[in-house]
Amino acid sequence: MIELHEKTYVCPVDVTLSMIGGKWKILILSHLHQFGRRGFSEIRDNLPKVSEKMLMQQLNELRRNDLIDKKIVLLKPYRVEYFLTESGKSLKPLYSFMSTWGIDYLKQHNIDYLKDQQLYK
Amino acid sequence: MIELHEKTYVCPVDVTLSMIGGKWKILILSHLHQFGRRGFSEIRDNLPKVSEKMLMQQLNELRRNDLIDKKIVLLKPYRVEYFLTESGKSLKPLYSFMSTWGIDYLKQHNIDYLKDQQLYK
DNA sequence: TTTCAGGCTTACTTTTTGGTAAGTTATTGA
DNA sequence: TCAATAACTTACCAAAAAGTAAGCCTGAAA
Repeated sequence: MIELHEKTYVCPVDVTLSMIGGKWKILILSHLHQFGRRGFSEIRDNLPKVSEKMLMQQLNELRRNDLIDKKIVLLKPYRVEYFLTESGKSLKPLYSFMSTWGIDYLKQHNIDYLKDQQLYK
Repeated sequence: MIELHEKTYVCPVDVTLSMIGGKWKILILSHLHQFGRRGFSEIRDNLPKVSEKMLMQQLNELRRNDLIDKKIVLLKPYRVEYFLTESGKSLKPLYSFMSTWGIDYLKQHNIDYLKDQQLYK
């Protein structure tokens, strides 16, 4: 077993999973990977199945794990931008691979992804 | 949105996640990736945090998604082997990447993974 | 002949997760 | 002045996930 931050992990994969496991995390990361800096509501509107509460929660956890960060771009009115940190960027191969794999899977099930490719707002 | 099997997905990554999301799935897959064909109790003993019930559940879901399969190697006494299907093998880059990333993360936190590398039984 | 291992299944309970919906502060646009 | 938007926060509740523990069948080992 691997000991880290008072928890135990079975293997390195388990360590990685502890950062990006949990609903929505990978989706949020790969969204930021695709679209760069985004405000809260931009992310929300493009992940229409996530509630605001959930999204906030996941964003905060990702920040705690240093995979994303936010900058306050305007104080009044309060406006922010979320973006990938260096650590978050180091996971890019993962986002790319999972996207490609998903597209292949869709192809094999005769769904043409390109025709649907868009943002969801 | 992408429609598939009566569900909707936000993007291809979401499609991929629907197959391998959920606790333990990636861990099980990457275990089979590393060690090849394994009996039920071999997997169980090497993922000591998973209960038998959970493990069975996840194995069945992975089989339904055609990422793993099992062969009955002996009827009496009943012995089986679980292993990656072609589809499961096509995710190998993911297992490798997540393992490497985890090892790097540990290195950055001054934990030498090699000294712990072993099976957990 | 009792015990143990392998490969499960089931019932029951607890914990965790997640949804709904409302509220907050501030600003811009109608 | 009223409504809407951005970025959150909070409370409350339902549903889903997961843990515990026991049990089943078969055969081999002690």
